[in-house]
Amino acid sequence: MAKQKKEFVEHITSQSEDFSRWYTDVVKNAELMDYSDVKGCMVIKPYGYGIWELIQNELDARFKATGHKNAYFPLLIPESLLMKEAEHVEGFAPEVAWVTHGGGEKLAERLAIRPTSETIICSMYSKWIQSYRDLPMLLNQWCSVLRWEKTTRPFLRSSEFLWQEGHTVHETQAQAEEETLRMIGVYREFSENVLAIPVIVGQKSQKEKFAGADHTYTMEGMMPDGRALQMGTSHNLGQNFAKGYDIKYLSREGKQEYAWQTSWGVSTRLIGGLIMVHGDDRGLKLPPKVAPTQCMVIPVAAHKPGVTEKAQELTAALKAAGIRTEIDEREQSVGWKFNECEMRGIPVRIELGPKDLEQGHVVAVRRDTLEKIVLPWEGLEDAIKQLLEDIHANMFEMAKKYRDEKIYEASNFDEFVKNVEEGQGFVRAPWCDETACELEIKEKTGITTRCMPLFEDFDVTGCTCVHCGKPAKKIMYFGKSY
RNA sequence: CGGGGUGUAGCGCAGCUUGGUAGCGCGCUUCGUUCGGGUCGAAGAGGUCGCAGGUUCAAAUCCUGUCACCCCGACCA
Repeated sequence: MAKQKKEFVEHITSQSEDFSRWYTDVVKNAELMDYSDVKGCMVIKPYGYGIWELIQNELDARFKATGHKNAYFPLLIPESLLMKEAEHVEGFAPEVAWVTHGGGEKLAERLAIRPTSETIICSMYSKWIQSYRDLPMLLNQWCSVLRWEKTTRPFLRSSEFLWQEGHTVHETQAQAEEETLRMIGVYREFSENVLAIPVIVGQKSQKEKFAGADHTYTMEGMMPDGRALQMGTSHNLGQNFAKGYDIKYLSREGKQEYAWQTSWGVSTRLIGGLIMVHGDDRGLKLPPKVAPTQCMVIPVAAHKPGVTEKAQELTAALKAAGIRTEIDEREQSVGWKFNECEMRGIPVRIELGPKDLEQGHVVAVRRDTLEKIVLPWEGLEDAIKQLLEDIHANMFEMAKKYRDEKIYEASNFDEFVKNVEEGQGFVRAPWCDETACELEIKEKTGITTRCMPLFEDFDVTGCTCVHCGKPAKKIMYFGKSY
């Protein structure tokens, strides 16, 4: 033991050495997923799925609280149905998978496996919606979708992925816009208060918006390698789909009107985001609210009289207090268990050994700082609850501090390129809001527009576009993206 | 889809140049031991060498094809 301590690094690549490999090592070693026999498709293992279930619970409660109900629509979409909204078709056609045979017989019309469900949901909405009394229609579905991706990465981009998609219908443009903003707001609140990830909320450029939408709002996170991750989007669909799918209602004035729609979604990509934002060279670091196990009790020298009994007793008490607690009674050495806890990102570990037994306390170790804290048995439940809150707050602050350091300003193109190349992060700059300019920037540098901030007040009067020099119309966050 | 790389036991790898009985470390099983940061020892189990062809008396090794994964680009949540 006095001799060289086996370093954990021997199991996973360090972040500084190779961030991509670190990511892959963590998702596998923390047992979040495994690769499957199908290209681009992953198996989400129980621990990873546990995180997703907690994400679902938190989000679903928020959707219900804002008046939405869950429903389920079919996986398969007839080709003719998919093709009704031109821009949407163009956007998704390259990555749609098709079912061409059923029971050995060729189908008269091939069926698309949904890449997103606007089309099938809209076809139903056109039947269900007759009058303004049917509005607003506020539905959500939890499901998986399939997109034939060229390159895939666990959680960040897989061919099939789990998500939720909200689809709403409204009487007026203003109501649809209010809903679109409300839901991106829900996502932002969720990201900060549950995932402990700060995000920049803003509007996508015309080029980057959802295919078929009037406009798209997004929340963008900053990853430790300086690349931006689009973590959730909310689309104002205007009347585009209503016109394509004939969703009309009789208005209060007795006239047939096309309805106004929104759609919004987040996916298992969120798990990829939280792995990257919070993780370190010891592995995963889970925000307490989505940690399947929040507290792991590890008996030390479990064979000594009384240790196991007391550890079990404390575990039961913590569970009863609503803290997701497990006890690790396996035969591995404690050092092994400590390292495993850290790899799996469990927020708090409690050590209880003979010394603690004598003194009536435990040693709690928080994953975010690795700080060891002595806590008396008396009032342990409340102390752990407080600790979990502190951990969340600290994780958010750390992430925010990092994110803020990764935001650069640029007023000319040289500065722009230099900042995004050297700084590896967001560059905030005045922009002309023209697609041609955006395409040129991308061609020259690989940098794309991320979003035009919603809750930040900038005055661009008198400013010129950072690239083309025309009068600036917006402030845009640029960056390299996942 | 272009460029590069890797497929050998659950995981990480050696062996391939120069064809000839399938190896190592970790993990796993059993027994003992130890237990406050990946204990120690003994005895075991486990592999059609990614897959399909070809060359050869003989292929993990040579040839052709194919699939998967990883990295870098182009496209997307």
